[in-house]
Amino acid sequence: MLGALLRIPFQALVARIHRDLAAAGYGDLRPAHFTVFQHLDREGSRLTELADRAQITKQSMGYLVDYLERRGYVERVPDPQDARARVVRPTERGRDVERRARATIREVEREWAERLGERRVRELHETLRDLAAYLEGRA
Amino acid sequence: MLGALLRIPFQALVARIHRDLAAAGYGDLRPAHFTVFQHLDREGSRLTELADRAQITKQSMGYLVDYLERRGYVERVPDPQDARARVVRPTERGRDVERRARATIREVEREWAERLGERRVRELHETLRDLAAYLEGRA
DNA sequence: CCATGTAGTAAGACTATCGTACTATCTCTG
DNA sequence: CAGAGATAGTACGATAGTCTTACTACATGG
Repeated sequence: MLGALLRIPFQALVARIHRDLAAAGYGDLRPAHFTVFQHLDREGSRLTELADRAQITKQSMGYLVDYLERRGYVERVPDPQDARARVVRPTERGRDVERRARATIREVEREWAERLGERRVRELHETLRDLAAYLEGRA
Repeated sequence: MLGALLRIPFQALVARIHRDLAAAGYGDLRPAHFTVFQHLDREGSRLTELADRAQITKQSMGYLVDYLERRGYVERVPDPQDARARVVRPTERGRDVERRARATIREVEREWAERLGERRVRELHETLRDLAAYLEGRA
């Protein structure tokens, strides 16, 4: 059941962010776009870099970024370092989305802490962080 | 980052099950099919029941079950209780998949325990179980 | 025995993803 | 400094998995 146990809170959190963003007028953002924001540096990132981090193909990332660009969440600017590349960077609208998503995560953590206690949520965090570090290291 | 922290081990586990099943000759099973097996009772379950448990539409579940049936992982037998319904139940081939998936999960838990210690993995389990119970309760 | 509810299928659409293949540009090496 | 090979990104076509709407067949309770 471990798979389900990890999936349930993950999906609950994603659904909650989705709901809160929709309520804030960002109903055109779908969960797949969250992974773009998640890997997007504030100063901007290259498409290939985003694709690598998210572990999807450049084409898939391109598809998601195209959508976000059309809707004004990100913009593509030429990379002065490399004429082949462009830098994808969040607009103010995109940065607002990031702020709101972070706020929702904090709120959810508070709710979970209310239910499970501060200590257990902190330990969950730490264990997941160590686990992620281990898993990333061997990927 | 909580979203990512939950996603990383979940996806790692799914990828591992996928890899082990492929190595055992079940390369035609994709992650989406795992959710079918996950909710499938040994004696069989109705399609509608599976869809409800997996929180997807009957049509989507039907699509996944069609595939598994064509490949011989599950069979549909008439439900003696209700002539409208049929019961989806794993074949021997399907039960072998379930056994192997469970074995992989146990193996992964052992590896994590080696890295993090028995205690922390046990606590992770308990916390996730409580969290899942809480989240299911309010869904 | 009829009205309404439920099990499952059908048809069509859409999102997110992939593989293969291409162009433009960069970088390294002889 | 020229060409070879690597890299950034795009194009095209395919597919999986999901949805909505609408339907058929059967069940059940008054």
